[in-house]
Amino acid sequence: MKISELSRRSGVSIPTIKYYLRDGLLPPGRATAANQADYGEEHLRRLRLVRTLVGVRRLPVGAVKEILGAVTEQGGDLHQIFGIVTDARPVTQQQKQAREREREEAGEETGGVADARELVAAMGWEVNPGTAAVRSLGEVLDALADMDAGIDWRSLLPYARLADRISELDVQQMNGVSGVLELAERAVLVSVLLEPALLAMRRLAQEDKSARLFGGGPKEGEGEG
Amino acid sequence: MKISELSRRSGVSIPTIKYYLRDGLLPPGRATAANQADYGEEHLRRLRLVRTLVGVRRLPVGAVKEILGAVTEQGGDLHQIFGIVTDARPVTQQQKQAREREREEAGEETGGVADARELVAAMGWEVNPGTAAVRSLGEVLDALADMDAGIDWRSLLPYARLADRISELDVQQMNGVSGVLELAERAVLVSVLLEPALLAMRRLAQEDKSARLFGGGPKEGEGEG
DNA sequence: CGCAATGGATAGTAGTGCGATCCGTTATCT
DNA sequence: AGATAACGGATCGCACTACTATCCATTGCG
Repeated sequence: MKISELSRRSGVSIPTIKYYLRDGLLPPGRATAANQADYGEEHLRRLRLVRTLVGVRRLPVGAVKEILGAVTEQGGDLHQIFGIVTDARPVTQQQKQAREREREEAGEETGGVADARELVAAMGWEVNPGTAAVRSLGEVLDALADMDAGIDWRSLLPYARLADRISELDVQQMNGVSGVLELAERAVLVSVLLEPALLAMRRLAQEDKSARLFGGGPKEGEGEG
Repeated sequence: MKISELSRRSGVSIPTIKYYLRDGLLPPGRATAANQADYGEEHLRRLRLVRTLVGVRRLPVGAVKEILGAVTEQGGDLHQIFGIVTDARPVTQQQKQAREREREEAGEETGGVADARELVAAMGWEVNPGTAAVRSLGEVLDALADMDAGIDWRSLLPYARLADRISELDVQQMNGVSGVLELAERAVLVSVLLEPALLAMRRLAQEDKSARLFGGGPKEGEGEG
């Protein structure tokens, strides 16, 4: 199919498709002439996946490119896929944090990261020590310490146990999927796309709980169920 | 204290502090003269909170402003605080999605949002129907449907149950905190700051689980424990 | 054979967080 | 009291991102 059809069937504008092609998010179509290329169903699937990752979750285009490269090349090693996908961090767009990142990567490890490793050890998780998630968790623990919140890594253990059960659900989602690329795509979807869903559901449950506990306010007397 | 001391004690550069003052993220100091202002400990706390929300979590400055305004003004109504805080969405920076948002707000409701409401009903959650989280969840369900992932709102129910338990932990974090502003700040921290922590722990657990299930690959023979 | 569509490249746009600089004023040190 | 440095405020500019618009020669298709 031509780019116009790809655009119509995907709902993505032609300039955006061109942009993705330029950046390597979409593999180039098979060139049938100097100014004609042929796109297949795989391009459509890939385009939908890109739109999902960039649009719903807000991964930077570069991260999406890495993920897709991993899916395409080493579609076999699911653990690799999971690792690359989960290591992707949301959009940053500041250079200052890049410097902080450099400082941390230069070996200077904050106390929060050490705490994060303790939590990982306490949970019995076997992970790559350099995983971005450890740094993320460390940042949060640092911030909590800075804020004198009285929340340390031990208080996160109940959360960690629930996170563990979530991850069990995650790997269950891989059941019944056959085909290497399909498995990889499913891994991407489960890891990446369910994040905002989880957060949204947590927020909804929070709203429910906080309404029951704190919401019996003076203004709106919604009879508590 | 003067702005320089505020900068030193917070680790935030003076131009950044000025920027926050401009945008209303920090209340202006008490002006002691035409070019002198006095900042107190509350400014320091507020500044740390801002840095946490903007830096660790990546809330747009406008959202942080709303949250802080809510914390300051209606510090009493915890449910209100939770609502405003959890309604804040991560940085968007595209106008196209703003248009999509408009379309949705114009009344045109996608199927995913309807599914999200079904999930909410199935969980027995009582929430404001206009909550942003419902739309977020709807977006994800739309995306899942678009991808033909075979994941519908029913398959998210186990996740929803875990989210519910997470929210129970969340409200437990409010115990032992006294003082209206302290409670509000705690609500912000718990709602906002634990999000990346949760996601990070989920990723770590995923990595652990995927290593056990799929990682016994040919390359690295880490004895499965 | 002609016109519109195609693919490719090069700018330009919007929005964000933040830094640099200028400017008039004022605290502070001597 | 006078020099000097810092202050607060405002404006401009930067870097980054995802995306759009425009121009170009080429070419398919009726």
